[in-house]
Amino acid sequence: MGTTDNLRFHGGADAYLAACPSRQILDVLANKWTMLVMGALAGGPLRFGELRRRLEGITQKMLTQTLRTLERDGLVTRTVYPTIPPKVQYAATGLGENVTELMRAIRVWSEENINAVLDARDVYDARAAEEVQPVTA
Amino acid sequence: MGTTDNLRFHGGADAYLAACPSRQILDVLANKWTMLVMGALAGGPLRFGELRRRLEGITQKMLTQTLRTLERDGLVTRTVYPTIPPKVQYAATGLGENVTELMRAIRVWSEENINAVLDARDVYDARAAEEVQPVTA
DNA sequence: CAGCATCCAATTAGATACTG
DNA sequence: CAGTATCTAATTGGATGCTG
Repeated sequence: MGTTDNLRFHGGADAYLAACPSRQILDVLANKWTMLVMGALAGGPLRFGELRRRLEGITQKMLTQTLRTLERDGLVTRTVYPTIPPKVQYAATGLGENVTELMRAIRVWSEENINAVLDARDVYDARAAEEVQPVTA
Repeated sequence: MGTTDNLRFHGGADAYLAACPSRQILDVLANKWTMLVMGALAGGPLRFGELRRRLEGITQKMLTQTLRTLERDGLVTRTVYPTIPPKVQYAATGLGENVTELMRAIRVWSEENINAVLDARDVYDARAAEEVQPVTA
């Protein structure tokens, strides 16, 4: 009856089920920093410091944390060059490259449609302000 | 010299810049519940309760919060039918439909590649366990 | 340079009770 | 049914100091 050594799915993964492991990586991928890190690595390997400068606003802690998670999940490789000072290079794995393109698409969409979103917000917020019975009501 | 009434971008949005508004929607999109909600709405409009049942594990509070954000950003419409009991239907807007497809791709990738990710984790965790000097060292 | 460890502030998320 | 309001628990994230 084959191996039952560990829990694996074979065509039946469904992220809509709370217990399905696929929701775990979805949660890793569905993250602002993951999107930006993988997007940055789409252009080739980068060092830690290069990534930090590229992702404006990220703290060292968050970058380390994000990279560790991605490394653990097999989306990124971490190569340490035992030089002084140390040099550490991060690169997308084959597995990571696939999803990198998908994330790039979302980032590009964000950049291209930001104005439409901002406009929608203005409309929504103006409506919300009205509801709070204007003094002239 | 034209209008300068509010801050809008014209081809220069860059999510890698901390202050760029495009990072704000990226943050909205790069969210587990956003991915699942928009994915569910890809099949057509759904009521609040239908969504809640579809997204196993989401609380009423999180669903409300997610839907409000998406509505404000123009990705989802909210239609209230003044019946008793009330019926509220959510649907993706034209703007939302575009990005829905992109998010669906990420969810499908998660479902298709979950095994590879789980395998990578096993390898990583086994390595990490070794580092903690095994008693036989 | 590329981290780790720690402490603390802030945000997020869950549970619960109530309403038109 | 589809929420709102509130309280609390848990997680996240930032700042700082130190290290190979």
